[in-house]
Amino acid sequence: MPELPEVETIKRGLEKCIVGRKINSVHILCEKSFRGKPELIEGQVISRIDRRGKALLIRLENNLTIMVHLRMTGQMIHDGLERFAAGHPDESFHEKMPGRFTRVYVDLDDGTHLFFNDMRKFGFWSVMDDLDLASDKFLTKLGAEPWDMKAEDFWGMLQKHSNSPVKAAILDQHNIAGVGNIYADEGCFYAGILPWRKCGDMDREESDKLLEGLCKVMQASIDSGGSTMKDYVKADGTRGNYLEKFAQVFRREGCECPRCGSEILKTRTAGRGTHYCKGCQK
DNA sequence: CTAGGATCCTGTCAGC
DNA sequence: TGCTGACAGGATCCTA
Repeated sequence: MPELPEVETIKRGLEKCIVGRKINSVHILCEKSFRGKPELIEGQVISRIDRRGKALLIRLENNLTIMVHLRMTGQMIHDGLERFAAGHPDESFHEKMPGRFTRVYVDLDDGTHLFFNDMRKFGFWSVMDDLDLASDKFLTKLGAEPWDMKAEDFWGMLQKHSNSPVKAAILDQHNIAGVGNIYADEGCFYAGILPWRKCGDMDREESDKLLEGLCKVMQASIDSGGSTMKDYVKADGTRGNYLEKFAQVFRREGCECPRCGSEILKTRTAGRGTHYCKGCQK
């Protein structure tokens, strides 16, 4: 779920409500969801929040970092005056906390709480010091942030993976950071490229357009507020899926392509559900 | 080294 | 209604 724009949305939201707060106590409801020693973060003040790819980095004043991976179904929820909830968008955003999918939560010194919900238990919190961070396999091998990546390097990456489908290459976090299934499909649509094209069959112009597309769709998602719970109510008063705001192809199989009017289809590429327009992606 | 598939876990939905 | 299998916005580990 949470891909780069959703994690960035969480970062920005939490900056407003938990930076400067002290962690009074830690509650671990699922052992698998928490790595490291919880007592090391109790009594510590949250100094800042960073993000690398899909990883959220909560920095503490004792120089420790809580690295959060939301994986498929993770959510971060803060129960301040206004509830802030972001991550995997489902109805549990609105449930009473801690809820049936709450795996970890902390009590803060202003009486509020930060909850980590994760239905499928793939995500986790990890307490790390500088040495842990410097040797972490995920962080050290992570590719560049999309907008920091040079077109030349993106092109080189495609050459290196000439035998892979384009979608597999951009989903691989070693190659470029933060792209997940939604933005892979949306980026390919933007560039007019079929997701299963071999990287080696692409020309330089297509490569540049794809990188531009990934940057643009992710930036647009961040600008629209990612997946916060309170920002989107449709005209008829019902709550809309935040994807409806900007997705052109993702989960729109059977709909008309907004660009050429052809039908949006769904298939499978790189082991993932893949959405594309049969008319204007080549 | 690359590429592809199984795997972790739980819930939902379609089809019988 | 109850069962079964497929699938789900991720990343790692194993194999060829």
